Amino acid sequence: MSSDVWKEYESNEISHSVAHHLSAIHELMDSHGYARVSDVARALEITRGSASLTLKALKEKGLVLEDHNKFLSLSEPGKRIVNSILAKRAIVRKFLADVLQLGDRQAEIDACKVEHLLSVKTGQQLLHFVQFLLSEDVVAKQFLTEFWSRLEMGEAHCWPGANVEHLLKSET
Amino acid sequence: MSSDVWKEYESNEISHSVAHHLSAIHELMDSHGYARVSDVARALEITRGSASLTLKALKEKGLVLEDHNKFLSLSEPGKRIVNSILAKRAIVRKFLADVLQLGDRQAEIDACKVEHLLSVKTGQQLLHFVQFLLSEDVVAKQFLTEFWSRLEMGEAHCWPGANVEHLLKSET
DNA sequence: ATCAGATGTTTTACTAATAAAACATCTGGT
DNA sequence: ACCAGATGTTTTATTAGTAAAACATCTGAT
Repeated sequence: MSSDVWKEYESNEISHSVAHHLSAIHELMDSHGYARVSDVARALEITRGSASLTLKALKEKGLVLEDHNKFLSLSEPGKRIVNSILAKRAIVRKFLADVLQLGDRQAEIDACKVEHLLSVKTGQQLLHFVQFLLSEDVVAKQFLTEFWSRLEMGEAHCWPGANVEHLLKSET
Repeated sequence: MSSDVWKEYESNEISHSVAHHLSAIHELMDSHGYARVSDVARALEITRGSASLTLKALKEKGLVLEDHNKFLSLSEPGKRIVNSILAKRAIVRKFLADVLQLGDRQAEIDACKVEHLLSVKTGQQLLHFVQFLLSEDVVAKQFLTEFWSRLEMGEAHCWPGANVEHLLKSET
Protein backbone atom coordinates (compact mmCIF):
# COMPACT_ATOMS: atom_id res chain seq x y z
CA MET A 1 0.00 0.00 0.00
CA SER A 2 1.48 3.33 -1.01
CA SER A 3 2.27 5.32 2.08
CA ASP A 4 -0.04 8.27 1.59
CA VAL A 5 -3.20 6.30 0.87
CA TRP A 6 -4.07 5.29 4.38
CA LYS A 7 -3.93 8.82 5.74
CA GLU A 8 -6.79 9.85 3.45
CA TYR A 9 -9.04 8.34 6.08
CA GLU A 10 -8.38 11.04 8.66
CA SER A 11 -8.39 13.76 6.04
CA ASN A 12 -12.07 13.10 5.46
CA GLU A 13 -14.02 16.32 5.77
CA ILE A 14 -16.99 14.64 7.36
CA SER A 15 -16.60 12.31 10.33
CA HIS A 16 -19.06 9.60 11.21
CA SER A 17 -20.23 11.65 14.15
CA VAL A 18 -20.77 14.80 12.12
CA ALA A 19 -22.58 12.84 9.40
CA HIS A 20 -25.07 11.62 11.98
CA HIS A 21 -25.55 14.94 13.72
CA LEU A 22 -26.44 16.44 10.35
CA SER A 23 -28.66 13.51 9.36
CA ALA A 24 -30.46 13.73 12.69
CA ILE A 25 -31.37 17.36 12.09
CA HIS A 26 -32.57 16.45 8.61
CA GLU A 27 -34.75 13.62 9.87
CA LEU A 28 -36.12 15.57 12.84
CA MET A 29 -37.12 18.49 10.62
CA ASP A 30 -38.85 15.98 8.41
CA SER A 31 -40.68 14.02 11.09
CA HIS A 32 -41.35 16.66 13.75
CA GLY A 33 -40.91 19.94 11.96
CA TYR A 34 -38.12 21.16 14.21
CA ALA A 35 -34.80 20.13 15.73
CA ARG A 36 -33.24 21.43 18.91
CA VAL A 37 -30.02 20.39 20.64
CA SER A 38 -31.98 18.10 22.96
CA ASP A 39 -33.81 16.47 20.08
CA VAL A 40 -30.57 15.68 18.34
CA ALA A 41 -29.07 14.35 21.57
CA ARG A 42 -32.10 12.12 22.12
CA ALA A 43 -32.07 10.88 18.54
CA LEU A 44 -28.39 9.95 18.72
CA GLU A 45 -28.57 8.77 22.32
CA ILE A 46 -25.76 11.01 23.52
CA THR A 47 -25.86 13.63 26.28
CA ARG A 48 -27.13 17.15 25.64
CA GLY A 49 -23.73 18.49 26.59
CA SER A 50 -21.99 16.44 23.95
CA ALA A 51 -24.50 17.38 21.27
CA SER A 52 -24.26 21.02 22.30
CA LEU A 53 -20.50 21.07 21.74
CA THR A 54 -20.52 19.21 18.45
CA LEU A 55 -23.36 21.34 17.11
CA LYS A 56 -21.61 24.51 18.21
CA ALA A 57 -18.68 23.52 16.02
CA LEU A 58 -21.03 22.81 13.13
CA LYS A 59 -22.65 26.22 13.55
CA GLU A 60 -19.22 27.80 13.43
CA LYS A 61 -18.43 25.84 10.27
CA GLY A 62 -21.66 27.17 8.76
CA LEU A 63 -23.28 23.77 8.27
CA VAL A 64 -25.97 24.29 10.90
CA LEU A 65 -28.08 27.40 11.49
CA GLU A 66 -29.76 28.52 14.68
CA ASP A 67 -33.00 30.30 15.25
CA HIS A 68 -33.69 33.09 17.77
CA ASN A 69 -35.51 30.28 19.61
CA LYS A 70 -32.57 27.84 19.49
CA PHE A 71 -34.23 25.92 16.70
CA LEU A 72 -31.67 24.31 14.44
CA SER A 73 -31.71 23.85 10.70
CA LEU A 74 -29.31 22.90 7.94
CA SER A 75 -27.61 25.55 5.84
CA GLU A 76 -27.41 25.00 2.08
CA PRO A 77 -23.93 23.46 2.35
CA GLY A 78 -25.24 21.38 5.24
CA LYS A 79 -28.15 20.15 3.14
CA ARG A 80 -25.85 19.25 0.27
CA ILE A 81 -23.67 17.17 2.56
CA VAL A 82 -26.66 15.38 4.07
CA ASN A 83 -28.08 14.65 0.63
CA SER A 84 -24.87 13.12 -0.59
CA ILE A 85 -24.55 11.03 2.56
CA LEU A 86 -28.14 9.81 2.50
CA ALA A 87 -27.88 8.99 -1.19
CA LYS A 88 -24.76 6.90 -0.60
CA ARG A 89 -26.31 5.24 2.41
CA ALA A 90 -29.38 4.27 0.40
CA ILE A 91 -27.38 2.92 -2.54
CA VAL A 92 -25.03 0.86 -0.40
CA ARG A 93 -27.92 -0.41 1.69
CA LYS A 94 -29.80 -1.46 -1.43
CA PHE A 95 -26.76 -3.20 -2.85
CA LEU A 96 -26.11 -5.11 0.36
CA ALA A 97 -29.72 -6.04 1.02
CA ASP A 98 -31.17 -6.54 -2.47
CA VAL A 99 -28.15 -7.86 -4.33
CA LEU A 100 -25.88 -9.50 -1.79
CA GLN A 101 -28.90 -10.67 0.20
CA LEU A 102 -27.68 -9.57 3.59
CA GLY A 103 -30.27 -9.10 6.29
CA ASP A 104 -31.81 -5.64 6.58
CA ARG A 105 -30.14 -5.04 9.91
CA GLN A 106 -26.66 -5.94 8.69
CA ALA A 107 -27.17 -3.96 5.48
CA GLU A 108 -28.17 -0.94 7.52
CA ILE A 109 -25.21 -1.21 9.89
CA ASP A 110 -22.62 -1.63 7.16
CA ALA A 111 -24.13 1.10 4.98
CA CYS A 112 -24.10 3.42 7.98
CA LYS A 113 -20.44 2.69 8.70
CA VAL A 114 -19.39 3.35 5.16
CA GLU A 115 -21.67 6.05 3.83
CA HIS A 116 -19.53 9.06 4.66
CA LEU A 117 -16.28 7.50 3.47
CA LEU A 118 -17.00 6.79 -0.20
CA SER A 119 -15.92 9.22 -2.88
CA VAL A 120 -18.46 10.94 -5.10
CA LYS A 121 -17.25 8.92 -8.07
CA THR A 122 -17.60 5.64 -6.20
CA GLY A 123 -21.15 6.56 -5.20
CA GLN A 124 -22.05 7.40 -8.77
CA GLN A 125 -20.62 4.23 -10.25
CA LEU A 126 -22.28 2.10 -7.60
CA LEU A 127 -25.57 3.84 -8.35
CA HIS A 128 -25.27 3.08 -12.05
CA PHE A 129 -24.34 -0.49 -11.29
CA VAL A 130 -27.23 -1.14 -8.92
CA GLN A 131 -29.70 0.63 -11.18
CA PHE A 132 -28.79 -1.59 -14.10
CA LEU A 133 -28.51 -4.72 -11.99
CA LEU A 134 -31.99 -4.26 -10.54
CA SER A 135 -33.56 -3.04 -13.79
CA GLU A 136 -35.94 -4.97 -16.02
CA ASP A 137 -33.14 -5.67 -18.51
CA VAL A 138 -33.16 -9.38 -19.37
CA VAL A 139 -29.40 -9.72 -19.13
CA ALA A 140 -29.44 -8.22 -15.65
CA LYS A 141 -32.35 -10.38 -14.50
CA GLN A 142 -30.72 -13.48 -15.86
CA PHE A 143 -27.47 -12.66 -14.11
CA LEU A 144 -29.11 -12.04 -10.75
CA THR A 145 -31.21 -15.19 -10.98
CA GLU A 146 -28.14 -17.23 -11.73
CA PHE A 147 -26.14 -15.61 -8.93
CA TRP A 148 -28.82 -16.19 -6.34
CA SER A 149 -29.39 -19.76 -7.36
CA ARG A 150 -25.67 -20.40 -6.94
CA LEU A 151 -25.75 -18.72 -3.55
CA GLU A 152 -28.48 -21.09 -2.46
CA MET A 153 -26.69 -24.15 -3.78
CA GLY A 154 -23.86 -23.37 -1.42
CA GLU A 155 -20.31 -22.40 -2.08
CA ALA A 156 -18.81 -25.87 -2.23
CA HIS A 157 -20.00 -26.60 -5.74
CA CYS A 158 -19.64 -23.17 -7.23
CA TRP A 159 -16.70 -21.16 -5.96
CA PRO A 160 -13.42 -22.50 -7.17
CA GLY A 161 -11.54 -19.66 -5.50
CA ALA A 162 -13.17 -20.36 -2.15
CA ASN A 163 -9.78 -21.04 -0.64
CA VAL A 164 -9.53 -17.32 -0.03
CA GLU A 165 -12.70 -17.37 1.97
CA HIS A 166 -11.36 -18.79 5.21
CA LEU A 167 -9.21 -15.68 5.58
CA LEU A 168 -12.34 -13.61 5.94
CA LYS A 169 -13.79 -15.72 8.70
CA SER A 170 -11.28 -14.74 11.34
CA GLU A 171 -12.89 -11.94 13.25
CA THR A 172 -13.48 -8.27 12.48
CA MET B 1 -32.34 5.01 11.20
CA SER B 2 -32.85 3.04 14.37
CA SER B 3 -31.04 4.70 17.21
CA ASP B 4 -28.57 1.99 18.08
CA VAL B 5 -27.30 1.35 14.58
CA TRP B 6 -25.03 4.34 14.23
CA LYS B 7 -23.13 3.63 17.43
CA GLU B 8 -21.92 0.32 16.02
CA TYR B 9 -19.26 2.37 14.28
CA GLU B 10 -17.40 3.28 17.44
CA SER B 11 -17.91 -0.19 18.88
CA ASN B 12 -15.71 -1.60 16.14
CA GLU B 13 -12.96 -3.68 17.65
CA ILE B 14 -10.40 -2.61 15.09
CA SER B 15 -9.84 1.06 14.27
CA HIS B 16 -8.45 2.29 11.00
CA SER B 17 -5.19 3.14 12.75
CA VAL B 18 -4.83 -0.28 14.38
CA ALA B 19 -5.67 -2.01 11.10
CA HIS B 20 -2.79 -0.23 9.44
CA HIS B 21 -0.30 -0.75 12.25
CA LEU B 22 -1.00 -4.48 12.02
CA SER B 23 -0.90 -4.51 8.21
CA ALA B 24 2.39 -2.64 8.27
CA ILE B 25 3.99 -5.30 10.45
CA HIS B 26 2.65 -7.99 8.14
CA GLU B 27 4.00 -6.30 5.02
CA LEU B 28 7.36 -5.46 6.59
CA MET B 29 7.90 -9.05 7.70
CA ASP B 30 7.08 -10.10 4.18
CA SER B 31 9.27 -7.62 2.35
CA HIS B 32 12.18 -7.13 4.74
CA GLY B 33 11.97 -10.06 7.09
CA TYR B 34 11.58 -7.96 10.21
CA ALA B 35 9.58 -5.07 11.66
CA ARG B 36 10.65 -2.69 14.40
CA VAL B 37 8.85 0.30 15.85
CA SER B 38 10.81 2.62 13.56
CA ASP B 39 10.01 0.57 10.49
CA VAL B 40 6.31 0.74 11.23
CA ALA B 41 6.55 4.48 11.88
CA ARG B 42 8.34 5.01 8.57
CA ALA B 43 5.88 2.85 6.67
CA LEU B 44 2.91 4.74 8.08
CA GLU B 45 4.66 8.12 8.00
CA ILE B 46 4.01 8.87 11.64
CA THR B 47 6.54 9.65 14.36
CA ARG B 48 8.37 6.91 16.24
CA GLY B 49 6.80 8.15 19.46
CA SER B 50 3.31 7.73 18.12
CA ALA B 51 4.01 4.27 16.75
CA SER B 52 5.65 3.30 20.01
CA LEU B 53 2.53 4.18 22.00
CA THR B 54 0.06 2.52 19.67
CA LEU B 55 2.18 -0.61 19.39
CA LYS B 56 2.58 -0.77 23.16
CA ALA B 57 -1.19 -0.95 23.42
CA LEU B 58 -1.30 -3.69 20.79
CA LYS B 59 1.33 -5.68 22.67
CA GLU B 60 -0.78 -5.37 25.80
CA LYS B 61 -3.81 -6.59 23.84
CA GLY B 62 -1.77 -9.56 22.69
CA LEU B 63 -2.00 -8.79 18.99
CA VAL B 64 1.68 -7.92 18.59
CA LEU B 65 4.66 -9.78 20.02
CA GLU B 66 8.12 -8.45 20.79
CA ASP B 67 11.50 -10.05 20.53
CA HIS B 68 14.38 -9.74 22.99
CA ASN B 69 15.82 -7.49 20.26
CA LYS B 70 12.71 -5.30 19.95
CA PHE B 71 11.71 -7.09 16.78
CA LEU B 72 7.95 -7.13 16.36
CA SER B 73 5.72 -9.85 14.98
CA LEU B 74 2.05 -10.69 14.85
CA SER B 75 0.51 -13.11 17.31
CA GLU B 76 -1.95 -15.69 15.99
CA PRO B 77 -4.96 -13.47 16.80
CA GLY B 78 -3.06 -10.59 15.18
CA LYS B 79 -2.49 -12.63 12.04
CA ARG B 80 -6.13 -13.62 11.84
CA ILE B 81 -7.21 -9.99 12.05
CA VAL B 82 -4.72 -8.93 9.38
CA ASN B 83 -5.84 -11.73 7.09
CA SER B 84 -9.47 -10.77 7.34
CA ILE B 85 -8.65 -7.12 6.73
CA LEU B 86 -6.39 -7.79 3.75
CA ALA B 87 -8.94 -10.15 2.26
CA LYS B 88 -11.69 -7.53 2.51
CA ARG B 89 -9.41 -4.85 1.17
CA ALA B 90 -8.53 -6.98 -1.85
CA ILE B 91 -12.15 -7.89 -2.58
CA VAL B 92 -13.43 -4.34 -2.31
CA ARG B 93 -10.51 -3.03 -4.35
CA LYS B 94 -11.21 -5.58 -7.08
CA PHE B 95 -14.90 -4.75 -7.13
CA LEU B 96 -14.25 -1.02 -7.37
CA ALA B 97 -11.46 -1.26 -9.94
CA ASP B 98 -12.49 -4.22 -12.10
CA VAL B 99 -16.27 -3.96 -11.95
CA LEU B 100 -17.13 -0.33 -11.27
CA GLN B 101 -14.13 0.78 -13.34
CA LEU B 102 -12.79 3.29 -10.86
CA GLY B 103 -9.15 4.25 -11.22
CA ASP B 104 -6.65 2.16 -9.29
CA ARG B 105 -5.83 5.03 -6.97
CA GLN B 106 -9.47 5.72 -6.06
CA ALA B 107 -10.19 2.02 -5.68
CA GLU B 108 -7.26 1.70 -3.33
CA ILE B 109 -8.26 4.72 -1.25
CA ASP B 110 -11.88 3.68 -0.85
CA ALA B 111 -11.02 0.05 -0.15
CA CYS B 112 -8.57 1.21 2.49
CA LYS B 113 -11.18 3.41 4.17
CA VAL B 114 -13.74 0.66 4.31
CA GLU B 115 -11.81 -2.57 4.77
CA HIS B 116 -11.92 -2.73 8.56
CA LEU B 117 -15.60 -1.74 8.83
CA LEU B 118 -17.33 -4.49 6.88
CA SER B 119 -18.81 -7.48 8.65
CA VAL B 120 -17.55 -10.98 7.97
CA LYS B 121 -20.82 -11.84 6.24
CA THR B 122 -20.63 -8.80 4.00
CA GLY B 123 -17.09 -9.70 3.02
CA GLN B 124 -18.11 -13.26 2.19
CA GLN B 125 -21.10 -12.27 0.10
CA LEU B 126 -19.10 -9.67 -1.78
CA LEU B 127 -16.44 -12.29 -2.45
CA HIS B 128 -19.01 -14.69 -3.90
CA PHE B 129 -20.51 -11.92 -5.98
CA VAL B 130 -17.22 -10.71 -7.44
CA GLN B 131 -16.03 -14.25 -8.06
CA PHE B 132 -19.11 -15.07 -10.10
CA LEU B 133 -19.21 -11.70 -11.80
CA LEU B 134 -15.60 -11.99 -13.00
CA SER B 135 -15.84 -15.70 -13.82
CA GLU B 136 -15.96 -17.29 -17.26
CA ASP B 137 -19.71 -17.89 -16.92
CA VAL B 138 -21.45 -16.61 -20.07
CA VAL B 139 -24.27 -14.99 -18.16
CA ALA B 140 -21.76 -13.05 -16.06
CA LYS B 141 -19.67 -12.04 -19.06
CA GLN B 142 -22.73 -10.93 -20.94
CA PHE B 143 -23.91 -8.86 -18.00
CA LEU B 144 -20.58 -7.11 -17.52
CA THR B 145 -20.21 -6.38 -21.22
CA GLU B 146 -23.66 -4.87 -21.30
CA PHE B 147 -23.04 -2.83 -18.15
CA TRP B 148 -19.75 -1.43 -19.38
CA SER B 149 -21.14 -0.54 -22.78
CA ARG B 150 -23.91 1.41 -21.07
CA LEU B 151 -21.37 3.14 -18.88
CA GLU B 152 -19.51 4.28 -21.97
CA MET B 153 -22.65 5.46 -23.71
CA GLY B 154 -23.17 7.91 -20.88
CA GLU B 155 -25.86 8.08 -18.30
CA ALA B 156 -28.27 10.30 -20.19
CA HIS B 157 -29.63 7.55 -22.39
CA CYS B 158 -29.53 4.72 -19.95
CA TRP B 159 -30.35 5.66 -16.40
CA PRO B 160 -33.99 6.47 -15.92
CA GLY B 161 -33.51 6.97 -12.20
CA ALA B 162 -30.67 9.42 -12.75
CA ASN B 163 -32.63 12.10 -10.93
CA VAL B 164 -31.19 10.68 -7.72
CA GLU B 165 -27.70 11.21 -9.01
CA HIS B 166 -27.40 14.93 -8.50
CA LEU B 167 -27.73 14.34 -4.75
CA LEU B 168 -24.45 12.49 -4.78
CA LYS B 169 -22.55 15.23 -6.49
CA SER B 170 -22.62 17.65 -3.59
CA GLU B 171 -19.36 17.13 -1.77
CA THR B 172 -18.10 14.44 0.57
C1' DA C 1 37.40 4.32 22.55
C1' DT C 2 34.77 7.67 20.86
C1' DC C 3 31.32 10.00 18.55
C1' DA C 4 27.48 10.24 15.11
C1' DG C 5 23.40 8.35 13.79
C1' DA C 6 19.66 5.36 14.47
C1' DT C 7 16.38 3.53 17.55
C1' DG C 8 13.00 3.31 21.44
C1' DT C 9 10.47 5.58 25.18
C1' DT C 10 8.40 9.17 27.80
C1' DT C 11 6.37 13.54 28.53
C1' DT C 12 3.64 17.35 27.09
C1' DA C 13 0.25 19.04 24.18
C1' DC C 14 -3.31 18.90 20.74
C1' DT C 15 -7.96 17.39 18.46
C1' DA C 16 -12.45 15.07 18.20
C1' DA C 17 -15.97 12.98 20.49
C1' DT C 18 -17.79 11.56 24.30
C1' DA C 19 -19.87 11.44 29.72
C1' DA C 20 -20.98 13.61 33.87
C1' DA C 21 -22.04 17.18 36.72
C1' DA C 22 -22.87 21.85 37.80
C1' DC C 23 -25.09 25.73 36.37
C1' DA C 24 -28.32 28.93 33.93
C1' DT C 25 -32.51 29.69 31.62
C1' DC C 26 -36.98 29.04 30.04
C1' DT C 27 -41.75 27.22 30.23
C1' DG C 28 -46.07 25.45 31.95
C1' DG C 29 -49.26 24.16 35.60
C1' DT C 30 -51.12 25.24 39.88
C1' DA D 1 -46.03 34.10 41.74
C1' DC D 2 -43.90 29.91 42.27
C1' DC D 3 -41.86 25.59 41.55
C1' DA D 4 -40.89 21.44 38.70
C1' DG D 5 -39.24 19.87 34.63
C1' DA D 6 -37.15 20.57 30.34
C1' DT D 7 -33.59 22.75 27.84
C1' DG D 8 -28.96 24.72 26.79
C1' DT D 9 -24.15 25.62 28.12
C1' DT D 10 -19.86 25.10 30.45
C1' DT D 11 -16.41 22.71 32.94
C1' DT D 12 -13.85 18.65 34.01
C1' DA D 13 -12.39 14.27 32.65
C1' DT D 14 -11.64 10.31 29.46
C1' DT D 15 -10.11 7.86 25.19
C1' DA D 16 -7.58 7.24 20.78
C1' DG D 17 -4.41 8.91 17.90
C1' DT D 18 -1.31 12.05 16.71
C1' DA D 19 3.25 15.60 16.89
C1' DA D 20 7.16 17.38 19.05
C1' DA D 21 10.80 17.40 22.01
C1' DA D 22 13.68 15.53 25.46
C1' DC D 23 15.91 11.66 26.86
C1' DA D 24 18.12 7.02 26.92
C1' DT D 25 20.21 3.37 24.57
C1' DC D 26 22.39 0.89 21.08
C1' DT D 27 25.34 0.30 16.93
C1' DG D 28 28.91 1.06 13.69
C1' DA D 29 32.71 3.54 11.51
C1' DT D 30 36.81 5.68 12.27
